[in-house]
Amino acid sequence: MPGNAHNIDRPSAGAITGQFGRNQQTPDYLRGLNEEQREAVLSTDGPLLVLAGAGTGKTRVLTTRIAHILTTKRAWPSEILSVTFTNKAAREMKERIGHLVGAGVEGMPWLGTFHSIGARILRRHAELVDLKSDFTILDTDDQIRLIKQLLDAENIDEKRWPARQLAGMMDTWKNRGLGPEDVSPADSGSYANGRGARLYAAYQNRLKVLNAADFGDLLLLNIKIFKEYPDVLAYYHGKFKYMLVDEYQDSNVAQYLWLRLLAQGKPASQANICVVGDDDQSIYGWRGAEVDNILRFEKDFPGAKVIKLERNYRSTSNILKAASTLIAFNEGRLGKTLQTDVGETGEPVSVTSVWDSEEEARTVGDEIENYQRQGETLNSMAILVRASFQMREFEERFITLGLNYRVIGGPRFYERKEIRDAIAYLRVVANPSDGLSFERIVNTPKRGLGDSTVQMLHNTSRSANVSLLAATRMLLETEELKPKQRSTLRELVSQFDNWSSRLQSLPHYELAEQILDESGYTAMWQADKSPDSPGRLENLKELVRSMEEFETLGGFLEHISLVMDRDTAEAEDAVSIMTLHSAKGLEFDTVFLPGWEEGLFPSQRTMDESGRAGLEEERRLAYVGITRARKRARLSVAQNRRIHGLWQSAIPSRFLDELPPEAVDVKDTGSSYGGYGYGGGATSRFNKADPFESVYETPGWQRARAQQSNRKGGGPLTIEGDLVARSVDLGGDRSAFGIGERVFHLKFGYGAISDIEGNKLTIDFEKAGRKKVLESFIKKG
DNA sequence: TCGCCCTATATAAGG
DNA sequence: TATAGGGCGA
Repeated sequence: MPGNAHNIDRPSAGAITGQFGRNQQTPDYLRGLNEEQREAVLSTDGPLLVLAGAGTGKTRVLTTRIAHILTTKRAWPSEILSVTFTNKAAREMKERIGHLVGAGVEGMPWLGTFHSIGARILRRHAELVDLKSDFTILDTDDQIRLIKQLLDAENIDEKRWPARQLAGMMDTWKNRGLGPEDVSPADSGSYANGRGARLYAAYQNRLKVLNAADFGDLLLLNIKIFKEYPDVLAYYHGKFKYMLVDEYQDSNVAQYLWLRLLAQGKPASQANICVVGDDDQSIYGWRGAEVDNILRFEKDFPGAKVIKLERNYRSTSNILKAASTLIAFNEGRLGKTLQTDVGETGEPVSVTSVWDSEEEARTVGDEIENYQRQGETLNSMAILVRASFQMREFEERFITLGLNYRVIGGPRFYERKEIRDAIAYLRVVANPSDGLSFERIVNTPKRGLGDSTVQMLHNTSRSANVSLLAATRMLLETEELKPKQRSTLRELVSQFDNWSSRLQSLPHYELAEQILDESGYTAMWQADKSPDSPGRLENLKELVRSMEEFETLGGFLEHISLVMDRDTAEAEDAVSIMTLHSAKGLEFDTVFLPGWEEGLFPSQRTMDESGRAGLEEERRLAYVGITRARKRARLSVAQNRRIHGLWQSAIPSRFLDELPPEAVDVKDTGSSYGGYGYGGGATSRFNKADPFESVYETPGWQRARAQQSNRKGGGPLTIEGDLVARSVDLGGDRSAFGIGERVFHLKFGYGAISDIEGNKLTIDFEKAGRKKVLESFIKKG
């Protein structure tokens, strides 16, 4: 990395380097940092905001700063609170700090995610909020099941008011730091006629009874404790001498409140809090993140030092220019200008217009093979998509080509059905009062215990106010259960007793294996003939294997609910396919960015829901995408795309019009029938006096507008085909067309209708083959 | 209670 | 198009 230790004796740096003494050597860990990075590392005391643009060495600054604090003995490892959002980031930091300070300093017990640290604090003080320190952490699945029970008890039609929706609302409230008492019926008016708030309260009560907390509670209950028990808060004030926060732009209100409370040990102007982030990379607004947190840091902590890292060590100047020009269309930025330190203009950013998403996948595949032939590794290339449904076409193409790829993201290891089932067994063994887990597996594998039996267990559990397992024991003593169910349950209960007793004598991973065998769970998948069952069995083995790394069953269960994420084996050379969101923080030589079409990117749904703010977040996402590239960014637009099986025509994304023409190379694969291809709209904006105004007059934008107004009139559609399809269906099933009729389609040309479902027509086109399209795209031939 | 068939639905995703 | 979940019949 450039930026050698050239400035150590310069007067400007003298003040901060003075602490090492005139003749002392600069510590190793400071070598190779540029001036701003070094200042960020050395400004240990007082509030500090580090605005770190993409590729400017953010993680390096954070880890070096910690190393510096440790080496200069300003604090012990246990006195530094350092929070990240993801386990991956936390792991990476631990590793890098280890490298910097050597193995001498063990631990950093308070380096972790918001949630793992929150859980740690909550376990210590659980009794203050009516929990026991061994409370279980509910995952999304448990949460939904619990809500369904509540809805059932309240006689709310789950069809009309889906449990997911309420879960989403409660998540939003918790992200904003609102407990049930802070939510008014008016806030929840959109759910079950304003009963949302009451359900929220009922949900929280159930959690207490179950001795459980969900992810939101981990922070919310911390805040509650800090507010109500000043002595507890004071303890942490004394404990944490330094606080560091990574990706601050992603923090939500609850996290913000949590941090503020912890920072209150000193006057705001002297708090040793350092936050690092990039407002231009805030892409999680839909998850509750408040960009505002970072924008207002200087107000929260008066006198805060602000350091901008603007030297980019990643991308060529063409790539940076494209990204910077694009992001400049956003308002309300703190404003940074990235300067390349790579020193190369590099290839222009390419924009390719293709006929449809199939051609897009073909083109990308070809290009990848070309680069591969030139000696580049597949590991150095990635495809970043806006929505996961875009991935499939690439996967299919790559399978045909025999091109190695890996999908990053997707369902995570512990979210798999088989893993959750196995964990449910283990949870009941570790904690027999865990009713949700017990319910999950009473009839898995199938034991002939259906809804009515489970219902009976629930009733007894509720009326006797005991756990589900205890209720089961009670029922076994009565005549209420049918003989068959009774003997099955008796068998199951005695199995659990048996397993629990073995917990003392056996290593927990051996016990786990026995549980899976004896319960018949393994056998269930062995008997299963579906193609993914071998994989599931493999996952179960992996689970047992991973248990060996833990001392106790309890330790393992804590880990699995908070930490376990999917292993991304990087041994093999493979192209990465992932969403733009999961690409944040990564970099590749070559980045393919397909699907730059209005409605898909920027996403229509985001714009509908969040308007201008939504559009700006989409633009930041585009910025994140482009800045992942070191050498090449290759964007593409498809003129036609299949969404949920229906072909729809699309217009180029307005973001393409916002790229600087001098850094962009526009290509057309020539397979368009003219008219709609992306024809270098990037030039038009530069004829206008004010680029910020005129962006909405670019061809892409105008086409989008035209499309939108047409929609109401029943004209051509962009993405809402399904909606319209339904309303037309209501008018009867008759179509203006008949089977066998010759028709014309603006894109696909002439063809004959082979099937009609409502207003969806299947047509065999003479040139384009068989497609399913909406009737409104078709004219009589 | 099980299992099949039909239909409703479809971003992004961290802990 | 693909899948998941609910309803209903055996």
